[in-house]
Amino acid sequence: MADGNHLYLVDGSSYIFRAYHRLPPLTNRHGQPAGAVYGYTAMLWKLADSLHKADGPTHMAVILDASEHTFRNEMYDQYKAQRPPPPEDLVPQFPLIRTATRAFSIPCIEEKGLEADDIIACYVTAAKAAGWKVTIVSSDKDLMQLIDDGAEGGPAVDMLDTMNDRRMDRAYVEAKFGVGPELVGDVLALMGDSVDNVPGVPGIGPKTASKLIIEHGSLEAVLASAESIKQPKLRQNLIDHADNARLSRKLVELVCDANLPEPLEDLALKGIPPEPLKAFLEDQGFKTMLSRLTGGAPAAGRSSSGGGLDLAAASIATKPAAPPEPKAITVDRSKYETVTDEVALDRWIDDARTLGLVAVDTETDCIDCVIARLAGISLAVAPNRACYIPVGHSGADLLSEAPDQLPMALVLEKLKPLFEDPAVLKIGHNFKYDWVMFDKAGIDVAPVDDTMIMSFDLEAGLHGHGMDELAKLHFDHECIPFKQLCGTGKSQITFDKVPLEDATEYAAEDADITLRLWQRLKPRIASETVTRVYERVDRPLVATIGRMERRGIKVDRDYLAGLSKDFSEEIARLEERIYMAACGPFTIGSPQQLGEVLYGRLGLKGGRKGKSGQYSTDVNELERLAGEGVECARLVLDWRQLTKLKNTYTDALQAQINPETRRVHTSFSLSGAQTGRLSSNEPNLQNIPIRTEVGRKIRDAFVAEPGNVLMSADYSQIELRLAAHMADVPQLKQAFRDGADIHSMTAEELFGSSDRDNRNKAKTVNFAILYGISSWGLAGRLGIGRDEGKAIIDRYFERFPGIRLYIEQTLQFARENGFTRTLFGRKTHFPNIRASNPSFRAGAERAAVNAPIQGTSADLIKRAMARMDGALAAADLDGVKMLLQVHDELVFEVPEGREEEAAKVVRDVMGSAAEPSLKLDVPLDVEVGWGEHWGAAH
DNA sequence: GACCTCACG
DNA sequence: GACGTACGTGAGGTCG
Repeated sequence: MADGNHLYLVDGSSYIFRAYHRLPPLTNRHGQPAGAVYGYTAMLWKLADSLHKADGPTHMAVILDASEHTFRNEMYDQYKAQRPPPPEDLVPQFPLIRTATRAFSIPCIEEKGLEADDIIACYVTAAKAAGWKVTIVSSDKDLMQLIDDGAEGGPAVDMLDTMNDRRMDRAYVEAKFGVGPELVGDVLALMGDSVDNVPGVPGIGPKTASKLIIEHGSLEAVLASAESIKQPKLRQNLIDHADNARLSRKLVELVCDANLPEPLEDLALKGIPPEPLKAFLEDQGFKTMLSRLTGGAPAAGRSSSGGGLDLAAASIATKPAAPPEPKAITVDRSKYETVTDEVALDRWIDDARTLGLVAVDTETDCIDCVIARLAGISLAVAPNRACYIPVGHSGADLLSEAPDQLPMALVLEKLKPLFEDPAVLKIGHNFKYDWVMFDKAGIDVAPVDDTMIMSFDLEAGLHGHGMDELAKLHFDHECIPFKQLCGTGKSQITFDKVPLEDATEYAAEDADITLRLWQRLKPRIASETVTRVYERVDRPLVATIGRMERRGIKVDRDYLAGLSKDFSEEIARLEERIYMAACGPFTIGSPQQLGEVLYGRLGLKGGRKGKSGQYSTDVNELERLAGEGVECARLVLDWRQLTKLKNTYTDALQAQINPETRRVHTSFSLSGAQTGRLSSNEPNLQNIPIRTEVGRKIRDAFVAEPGNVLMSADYSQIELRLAAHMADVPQLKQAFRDGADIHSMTAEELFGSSDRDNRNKAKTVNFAILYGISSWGLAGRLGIGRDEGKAIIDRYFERFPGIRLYIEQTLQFARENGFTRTLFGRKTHFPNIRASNPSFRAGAERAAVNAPIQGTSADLIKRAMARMDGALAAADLDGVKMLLQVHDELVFEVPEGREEEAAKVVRDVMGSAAEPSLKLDVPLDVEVGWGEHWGAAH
């Protein structure tokens, strides 16, 4: 029902100027100019205040000017031409307007080529059509054209100036201009506007303009009867400048039929979550509003109970973030189109260009994008308006002919300008895959949005981010399962063999759903304050990681084969000895059988484990037995290590070598790890052995191309450094600044000595802190009693009180909000933080303590990665290739002779990754090494 | 597919 | 005092 809906449209751009001129040059906590931001924030606060009052907003948006250049400049090149540049201390405040708006969880809308006034006009038109009341928060006279008293049965449109609480309606307009809103444009055209450089007619000001329009009824009527005007000067001016008057009329005309950047319904106000607002007010140091928000003393003139301000109450109502409520949609697959001729293709491309955005999905014959061949491309421009362009389909079998389709080269040639057009946003789901497919075709797709990453940045920890799962979650819609088209197992066919009708339904649906997900998620990126992490950290990695995956890394197959052979011989020898020691053969790899052998047949004593009632045979147990002199346990440990290395690394890695590139191409997942880390799969190159001597040999198999070396650069102790900064521990921060051995220093603080034993103990304690400590856990690790473990932790907290405070505050925040944030704003959700099961809850608490630290570390290296290719190119080091990321390490292939230069750039980029967003209290040390293989680069 | 084990940061 | 025995991953094995 439209009944009762009331949309508030805030003219943000004009507000900021007024606030700037009205308020003294205040500065915020960081010493930056913030007077205008303060005034703007106060205005939003006032509006938020009216949220629950009669006639208050049910929907709201802030509208901003996106760009200087608009269609009005096309019409008249002098438009706004002599407007002076904004004052120097206002410029840095512009971006903060968006930050402030997001802090209130109010959508912020801007659109290239349109002025804020036009966007407002479009929303007013749409809202009126929907039967909604509208209030424009502005005092711009141009916007007065939109005022409507609803006399003709439609909803009313009025304006509000929060600076003097003035409501402007039709009567106000008539008093001001002498005419109704419908003729305001005509008056303005005659008057002109010196600020916007709208010419108007010389010698005509507001009074004369208004008088002329009242007399003649319209601008055209005034111009038509110009000859008969008595005053000679006025008559001559009207005749001489009639064209200027007509041009001015067009300039003041508001566009009201453009597409809405965000649908009306998405502007619904669902209350204002206090958490982001609090963070913003704190950051800016706006203390009065902060104290009002947190329930402190109300500002003068306000009663804490009487006001409509519900922000404090909202903080009580805050519940841990939950998955979104599904919104019903209708997917009509019969509307999808199969594009097999040029005319149709051109039409789709035109539509995408006009709209300025398009959802894109590729279908291929293989899950590995490095070798996959394109089968087809789907596009979507609006819900249910999607198409599939087959380009690589063949017949279902050798006997059948390939279906009719456009040549791949032609389609790619036509799509290239669209996909590279900076004015058209390309939206994908897991776009890295598609980005690589197009990169292979010589198309550098940009700009992009990725709905998988958007979902991850909004709701990590709440659910997965695959398209099928999100379709179900957001729209209660079941996508066609891939299996249904291609089958499974042996009878599975590749996508290029799927008949076009079926392929179209499946592929176009993917693009369609992607577009709808984008419409739903995009506004939340800003309103839930994950813009920085999305735009500056995660989204840039689509292309960066796409390039890394395409490059792959070279491995020495012969060397691996040699290792495999050595390992199998040793494994065979071990097996014989194990059978001897165990009095007969059994399946060593079966923990169940091994348990029976050790604790049954050999009669050793040990503990049961878990629900399955099975003996535990993990390293800890076997080490214990081996320490007690059980030879069989020692042998099994060796056997396990070698079979692991052989199966997981030496054998598997050889099989992973891409026959075309002769290199190994891992796939990095951008949404795999809840904390924001990357993960690597097929093969996982983030867990190549290094800790043991035998395992380390596998690193030597990773080599550089002839004429190159492998370079490794890793952050030293990054998580401890971040913990020192985030928990604000002076001794730890100083130790890092001094380049001291942090574990020895901790040992000195805790035990008064840093001999080897104490240093090791301190090291364990340091890690325990990062992982969310428990006295039991620490005691278990150190092999000491619970009480002793507790004593050490107490001592740690006593020496480093900031750590205890950090843990308490992090947990409190997580309990209140259901998530934690990194220094860059990345959210990780912990639905179990309030679980009634103490074990679940404790697990969530440990993870919540760790997530901001691990996640900030992940943010940092991602920021470094996003900047790396550009920094290398700028230093004329295009030959240096970033190949791998292993959480705190980056691996490069570097032309021989360029090592020192490359090391410098890499060290600089990694070391300054926090800047300019953050200033860390600890240095980020980067250790760089190189050699002919990975093993030698450390 | 669940479970165990183990490779990495 | 119970809870469980550190955070985050991916992969290969056995077993049902």
